Amino acid sequence: MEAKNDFFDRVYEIVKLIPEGKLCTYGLIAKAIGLPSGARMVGWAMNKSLYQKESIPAHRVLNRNGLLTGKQAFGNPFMMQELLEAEGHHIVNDGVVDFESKLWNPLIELD
DNA sequence: CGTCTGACGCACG
DNA sequence: GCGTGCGCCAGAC
Repeated sequence: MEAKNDFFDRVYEIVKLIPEGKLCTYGLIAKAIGLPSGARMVGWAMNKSLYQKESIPAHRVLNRNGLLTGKQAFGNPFMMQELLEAEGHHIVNDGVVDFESKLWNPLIELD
């Protein structure tokens, strides 16, 4: 991780580290890679991650509001919700219930 | 090289 | 509490 990996590679590594049943936010990941203001880039990388060979749990990444902002990117707007529910999360109005409690901080793992 | 856009985030009204 | 605007960084045109 010390190498100057591309912004996307950084994001992918963090997202892949997200434990099942846990969630994370764009801003949090952005901060973890050293770009606290690059939340938009994280989301962008997520969209691109769907085209990567590796399976990136992009559905575990939500905005700071805990909303499924990128559900549409999965091809089917319900896909992201189903994936999250399959991991024991409850979705209401495109938002994760008790999302903050399920939030996972990448900074802890990188510490 | 200038401009627009984007799975965001925050400040303001 | 909600809508709007701006900043943020990187890529596409």
